Amino acid sequence: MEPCELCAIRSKAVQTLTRDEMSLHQQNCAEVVLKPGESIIKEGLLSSHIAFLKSGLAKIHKKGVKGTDQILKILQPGSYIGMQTILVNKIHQYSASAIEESTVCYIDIYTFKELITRNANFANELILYLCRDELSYFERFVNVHQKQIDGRLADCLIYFSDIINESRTFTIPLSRNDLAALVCATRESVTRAIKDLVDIGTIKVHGKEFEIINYDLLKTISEKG
Amino acid sequence: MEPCELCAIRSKAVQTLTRDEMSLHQQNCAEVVLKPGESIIKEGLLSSHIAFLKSGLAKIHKKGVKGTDQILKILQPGSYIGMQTILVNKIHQYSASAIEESTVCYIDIYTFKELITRNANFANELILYLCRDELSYFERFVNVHQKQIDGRLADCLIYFSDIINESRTFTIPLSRNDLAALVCATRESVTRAIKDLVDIGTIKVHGKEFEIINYDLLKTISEKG
DNA sequence: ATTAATATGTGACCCATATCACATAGTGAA
DNA sequence: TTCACTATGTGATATGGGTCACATATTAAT
Repeated sequence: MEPCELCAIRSKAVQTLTRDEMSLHQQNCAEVVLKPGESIIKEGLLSSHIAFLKSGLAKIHKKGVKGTDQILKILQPGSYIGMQTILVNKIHQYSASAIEESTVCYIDIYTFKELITRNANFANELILYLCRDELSYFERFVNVHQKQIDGRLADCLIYFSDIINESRTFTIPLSRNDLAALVCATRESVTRAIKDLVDIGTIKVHGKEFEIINYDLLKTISEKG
Repeated sequence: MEPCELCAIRSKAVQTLTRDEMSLHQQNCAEVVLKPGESIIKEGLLSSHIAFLKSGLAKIHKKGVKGTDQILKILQPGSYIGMQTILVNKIHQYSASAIEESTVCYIDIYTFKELITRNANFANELILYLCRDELSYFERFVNVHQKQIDGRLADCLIYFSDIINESRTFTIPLSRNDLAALVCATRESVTRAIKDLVDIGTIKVHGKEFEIINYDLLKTISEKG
């Protein structure tokens, strides 16, 4: 495994570590390559490691009362996975799975806690990370109920275009069912919403391949709900 | 103002401070008493203080695309307010207001940051706080779309009964409009949902006074959605 | 290649909830 | 007290999106 200090996408927190601390981190860190669909962490299971997405793409999902999964977030490289739950009670409160071939590092929780109390800068960066992460849910939470499907789908497309791919042409590596779980709707409704956007000339779609051809209109749909 | 070290509901983080740090904290801390409806922090405004709810009850709210507020959470004493946003970029991403007469302490952000880097235990407790806080939104987020109004209202009543008041009889210090913003519905629908619960004998209601008379049934409604 | 299993599209229908409209009650100010 | 304003309840109606049913693709397995 590549040394943590040479890892290109090591977290800002890890960047604060001293040589000794870095080597402690390294010794308690294991790298795994996962195929699309494979589980990174599982809700309800006891765990002793925090995961870190080094490359690829993953989804955070959680079962709701209806028994179906809701996708809370799509994770990019550089994201910690399961930190919130494991620091609090060792049992994961949500699941995460790779949606592309991904590399994941698992860091031992005791090491992680040790680093927090040993290096205040490490702790400080984690605090900033957690703050940003939490905020990312707020906007979404508020608008899930205030936007209708077309608007939520537009948000999702803009997210994949602007944030994840930085391109107007991109692949969404999710089934229509997963896409529905992400925009809080049913598969059928998502299909129809996609058709709507295609019909009015905002996007082109071939399977999981998307192209935004009228970004401004898409943005308007996102904002008007 | 009462010294922070004597404050009965001082946070776990503050409990880790040394005498010196505590006095620094104290010197940069101001206590304010707010009436119901008064603002604690305001979305979009620059700020240099983190708030801490010492007594009373508050709501976190945020404007959605429709222009109306959504209530993200009801806060109890012991909650930090605005920490996420202010640590990240000084501009609050959400608002908070008292919904009862409340006491709020404002802590200077520079002091706060100083304490984070000076005392790893302080930072550690904040990390745990942030983790718990973030997790509290997950369950809610997932189920907002999977439950219908009666279920969401039941959740809300259970929350006020079990968590906030620890009593089957309690007051919800919110207008019907606010209650709607909390359960993600319209005022009219909430009125009808309350009527439903009354009609089937789960609760009794007089204005803002609620009494749960069939807790198990309410729980069932909450779980079945 | 053939079969089975799963993913996706699409129409018909229905229902939960929003919207609208208005009545009534409550609250605060002059 | 009176007036204005806001909060609340309630009926009628509209509709977004869920549910169901089924056809068609697509993928995986033997």
